[in-house]
Amino acid sequence: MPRDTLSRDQILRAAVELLDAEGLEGLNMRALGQRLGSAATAVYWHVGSKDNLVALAGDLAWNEIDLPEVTPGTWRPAATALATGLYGMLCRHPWVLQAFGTFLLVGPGKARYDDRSLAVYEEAGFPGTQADQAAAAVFTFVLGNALGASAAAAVRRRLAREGESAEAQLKEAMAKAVEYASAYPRLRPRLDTASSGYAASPEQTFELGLAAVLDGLAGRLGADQPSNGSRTPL
Amino acid sequence: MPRDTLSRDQILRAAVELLDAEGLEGLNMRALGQRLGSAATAVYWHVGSKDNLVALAGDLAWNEIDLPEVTPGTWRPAATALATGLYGMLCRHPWVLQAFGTFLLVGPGKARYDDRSLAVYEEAGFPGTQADQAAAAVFTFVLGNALGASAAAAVRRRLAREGESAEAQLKEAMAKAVEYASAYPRLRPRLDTASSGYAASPEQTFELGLAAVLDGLAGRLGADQPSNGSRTPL
DNA sequence: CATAGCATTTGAACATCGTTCAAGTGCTGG
DNA sequence: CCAGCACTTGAACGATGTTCAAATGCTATG
Repeated sequence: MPRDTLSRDQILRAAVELLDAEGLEGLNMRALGQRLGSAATAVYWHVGSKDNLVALAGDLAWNEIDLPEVTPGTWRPAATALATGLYGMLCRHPWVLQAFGTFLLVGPGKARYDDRSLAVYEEAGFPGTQADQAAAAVFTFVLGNALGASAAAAVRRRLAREGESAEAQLKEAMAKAVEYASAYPRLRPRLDTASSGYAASPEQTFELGLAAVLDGLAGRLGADQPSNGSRTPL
Repeated sequence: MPRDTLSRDQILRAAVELLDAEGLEGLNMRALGQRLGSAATAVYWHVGSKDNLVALAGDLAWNEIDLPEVTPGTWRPAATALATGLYGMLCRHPWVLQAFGTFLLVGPGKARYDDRSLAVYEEAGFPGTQADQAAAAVFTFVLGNALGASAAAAVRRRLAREGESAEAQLKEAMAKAVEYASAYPRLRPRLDTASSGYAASPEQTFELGLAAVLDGLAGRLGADQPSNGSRTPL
């Protein structure tokens, strides 16, 4: 190991820092090289390509989530912990959402992301339900919710950072909404409330939504029932 | 209007075709120009920039969703219709997710997307609840779920298109999951089921999940109750 | 201790892509 | 018929991901 040699870990740490600070479009190989005090192209020897670099950085971020201990027979605490962990990670590293977007939850290339969580969920269990469907539903929806909530948080942060211009934009959008809503009398007071800034914090929204989703999943999946689940019509 | 002149609509249609066929990274100005039978740079006069082009294409896709008729007093059919519409649109145009990812649900720049749906939801109403929080929750979670489910569908389509190699990748990932799960005895049979291909269709999963989410939201938001909603602990 | 070999870095160079710009082209209204 | 404007064109620039041959310097072997 020569003296001034890059290491994969070093590169990944710098990449994550850059991604956290500048976002996905702020990461380019030359900037990364400069931050590392070496030529841009030196990075290639260690990570192969930018795509792979981002994938590895994504691994690092994902591994920040500490997977919950699973108590047999109860799935809700584990599901809550996992969703909360994902939510927190996505708030800390919004670029993960941007980079993996579609494939974060279900992508085959990065499927091992999923496998560990899937294992947790499977172990947490929805006893008596068809496992694949239950797992898919939990996975898609509980984690999808974390995703949506963290997106909301990211937008709010962006609003805060970009300051007035963005806020004005939002006001304008709200005004349009009010105009559109003129045909709906009951809607007005609600929009007035909403337009006086976001009232609920993203965390509140996240927790409320997660609780609601878990309520619903418990009702649908908790009991032993046929997989077509014809309990309540849509 | 000269004879062989581009129109904004024409450009947007071509862009959407290209995006549908090749994905977000398949769209570049020169390819678009070629498809239109004109120079790449001619497009700029009509749409200004690529970012704006994608935004406009996104508008087009979004407008494919026919917003539900709202029957006062019942919100569930409207919520279902909107989520289903969004789900369908995202399945037809997966690039929308890729392009707008974070900001699809809540972004201020494209907030007018949201406003129309928000109006529907607000009108659909969760009588007695704090409107902003309810609206935020519904918006984030119901639509977030559509997002998650359509992502799953997109991955499945990609698996189908890329054929064996991707399928092998998935098998491998599943094998890893099984190995990881060796410590969890109850998990094995479920993974076996899951690894024999995706058992449930994305549509089934989407419908099941949506129903569950709406169940949960109904329980949390339907009744007049304090907004801290201390009904069921997480 | 010297030297061969390998790991690692470097800078130049290329292709692609978004974008700009000055110069054209052709319709349209006076 | 002509001036002006809407629109198009091709060349060119800067940024970026990536490749490659050459250089550098450590390490292990004779």
